[in-house]
Amino acid sequence: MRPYNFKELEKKWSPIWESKNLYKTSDDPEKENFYCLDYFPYPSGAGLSVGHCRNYIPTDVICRMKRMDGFNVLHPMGWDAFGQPAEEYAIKTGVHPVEVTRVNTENYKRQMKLFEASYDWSREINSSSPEYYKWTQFFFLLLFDRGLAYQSDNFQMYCPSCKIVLSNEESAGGICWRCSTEVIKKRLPQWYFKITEYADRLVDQLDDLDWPENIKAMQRNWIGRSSGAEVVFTVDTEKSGVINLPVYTTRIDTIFGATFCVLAPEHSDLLKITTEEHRKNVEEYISASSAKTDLQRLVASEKGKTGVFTGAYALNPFNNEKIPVWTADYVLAGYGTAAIMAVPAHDQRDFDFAKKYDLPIIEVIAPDGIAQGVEEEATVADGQLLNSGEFSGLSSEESRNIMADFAEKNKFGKGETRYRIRDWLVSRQRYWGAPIPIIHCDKCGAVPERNLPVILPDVDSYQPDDSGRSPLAACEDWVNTTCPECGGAAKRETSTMAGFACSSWYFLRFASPHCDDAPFDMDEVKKWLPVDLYVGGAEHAVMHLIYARFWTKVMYDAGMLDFTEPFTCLKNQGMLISYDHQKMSKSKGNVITPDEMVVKYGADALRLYIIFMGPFEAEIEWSEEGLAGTFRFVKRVWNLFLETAVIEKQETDVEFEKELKYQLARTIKKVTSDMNGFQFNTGVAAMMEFLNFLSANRSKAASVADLWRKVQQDFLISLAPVAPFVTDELWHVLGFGDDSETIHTQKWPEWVEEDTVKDTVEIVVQIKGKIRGRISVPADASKEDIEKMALQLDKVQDHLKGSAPRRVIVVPGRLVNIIG
RNA sequence: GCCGGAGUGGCGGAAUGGCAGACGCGACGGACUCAAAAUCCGUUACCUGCAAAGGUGUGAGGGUUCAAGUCCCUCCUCCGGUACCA
Repeated sequence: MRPYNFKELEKKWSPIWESKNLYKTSDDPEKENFYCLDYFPYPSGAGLSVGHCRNYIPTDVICRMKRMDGFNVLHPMGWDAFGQPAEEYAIKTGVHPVEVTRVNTENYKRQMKLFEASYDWSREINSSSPEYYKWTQFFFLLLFDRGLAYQSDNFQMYCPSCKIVLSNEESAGGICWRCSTEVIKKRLPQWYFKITEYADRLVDQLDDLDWPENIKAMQRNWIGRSSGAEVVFTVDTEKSGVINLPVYTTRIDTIFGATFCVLAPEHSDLLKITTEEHRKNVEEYISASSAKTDLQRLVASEKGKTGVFTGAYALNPFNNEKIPVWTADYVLAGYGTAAIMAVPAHDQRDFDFAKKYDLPIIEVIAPDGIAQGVEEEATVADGQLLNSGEFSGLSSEESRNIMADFAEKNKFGKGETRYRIRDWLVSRQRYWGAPIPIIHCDKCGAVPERNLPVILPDVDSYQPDDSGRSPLAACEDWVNTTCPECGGAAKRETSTMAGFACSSWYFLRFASPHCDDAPFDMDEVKKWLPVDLYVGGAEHAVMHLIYARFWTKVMYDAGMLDFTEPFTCLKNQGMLISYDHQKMSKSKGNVITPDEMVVKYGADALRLYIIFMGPFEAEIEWSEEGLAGTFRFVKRVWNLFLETAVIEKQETDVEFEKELKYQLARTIKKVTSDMNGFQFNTGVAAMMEFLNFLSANRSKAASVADLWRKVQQDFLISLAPVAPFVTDELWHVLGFGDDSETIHTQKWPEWVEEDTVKDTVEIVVQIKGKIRGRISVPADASKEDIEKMALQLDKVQDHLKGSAPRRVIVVPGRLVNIIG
């Protein structure tokens, strides 16, 4: 018998499928459309590891199934090609980033073809090509024109190692998202997108998305909507008269317990309210805090909060009490009003501060309104108000609305919603990105450059530095231009856009990747979008996924789209851990590549193993033994199917025929639902079980010759999306189609529902919940009959000792439970 | 701290409230072989027992139920996110 030789099959079939244009997006108006997208990768020099396969192979299986199931399938791939690594490589080697990108994308594509990912390569896109970034620039101007892009000269997060400014999202936790270096703050003029204007919609519209709960939670956390109130305290100063000191609180119910106010050291009115006597102290405190990073502040304050008194007193408008004003760096500059009312009785941080500096603690919330004392720690729970004037006796919850209304009526405050999310810092002083299409004119200000694309010029040096100047600034011929509005001399913006701008709309481009008079063809977008299935790693939760949602909503507002959410269903594949229990990384030398595994076991076995290794979302450790297992499975399919390729028809074994029909129907049913439901591991297990059954009964093949052939056909077709090579070869060898055909365009098999039910079923007989026996009964037996048969069992009789059972529970098709 | 998720054999993992451990890996035994690899057949949760059989068992402890890995309560551990957000 011909041995299984995967190399031969791969060499044979890949070119055949390519010549048939098998993966080209079909556009049959009779069929439903299905858009399945993988996060487009950054093509790094390291190439793909088997970890990436956990993203690309499952979606590929789904797409192949959908094609067989009668869908038009859009399954594209492209390159998120702008970014630091190509630039860094270019600096090191002198090779132009365009060339670096070309080499890397070719390698990625070659690897994807190794495991036969069925992308429609005629739709390949590259975010660093002018045909693409022209439209990224177009969207910058769309945001600019809608008042959603602005320049500001603020403190930024800055990575001293990468020498780059970072958005808030890219510096979460105070460390750089790329290199994990602790970020510092730097004041530089930068461009921002007003994502904060969309905060409410970004939170509210999460609810209906079919996304993993943790990703939705992360976005909700990140946006951090909180409802509270702003209340204006006032400070009467000698020099500047009365200064308003608005504070933001989510606990206005505790305001009668405010015993001091705290301003962030960066607060703009801090020195104005500080008295002469305390000025030196305050100034010293400000400079000491500004020398620290946020992380250093946090670490220091865990040992004990610090702060200094300003000498000023603020008036609490609710009770007209004057309370001291302090500055302390546990109050953050960037949130709320950078000033708080401190309620030590009911906020742990304020409590710690009050204890340290011996400030008064007044209890104003207690269960049932009865003071219980606040000695060891703050009581943060809601309760009933006390010591709160006319509001005493109210519950925390009702008082929050009442007190906010009261403040509004008396014009010293109002209810207010605040968010943690900040505007998106989008400009980068970097070479390898899409130039921001703005011209700076002394007379006209920032003027949009409508003549797109603004081509990224060639420069002599890509090297970034700490100056806050882009490498493009050295390119004088390019920088110096004329103002499109007044015609006078002007300079181009030299910053480029962060890579996340490019990826905020790419999913739209795939619908019409070669459209050259618009970012996308509206009709094509209507056909395909929103994305039906989006798959990638969870690391994009509060970066790419939040930015892309934001841009989609902006486009919707601009009338360009008729939907507000780009990705209907999102799935995150689990991480693949290497054999040494660590993440795969080049520096650890533990990366396993699809290349070596395809050489050793073939693409079919690799594809099978990737989806069989465990649940799709779970973090799994790589096991080459596991891969060897799916390789054996493929070989067993090969051997069994060739062995029973030609069978002499014999007298029909009715009993076995029935059993085989049952096994076939139940397998096809399970594979269909498991694969579609992303339960690939159990879907493959069902195929394995079925093969085990066929193998054990191979000697009976001749007694069910016609059915056996149908089994072979359905088995191969339903395995084809996972193991394209071996199935197409066997399908042809067994004569199911001629050379003009391929298994991959066959219709997905159906099953006979009646066959999934057996005539007789085995029922477990329990006595008080413990299994004591089994009976075989007709599937349609009545409860009474089943009970009668169960009670006749010797074991049951022994237990009952002649008396009647107290209770008998019969679950048809499953069990009988007898309570004696 | 807060938010989200998860705890099941030697390992990866299966189980609409209804037979816990499917499938795979590994291990052990056997067949084939001069031998090995490959392949095929069998065994494989734990305890007692020669066996038949019996008992125990899904992170811990309670509860609901005829019946709980699954539902409820209290707690522990691990993973991911976030973190002085007032």
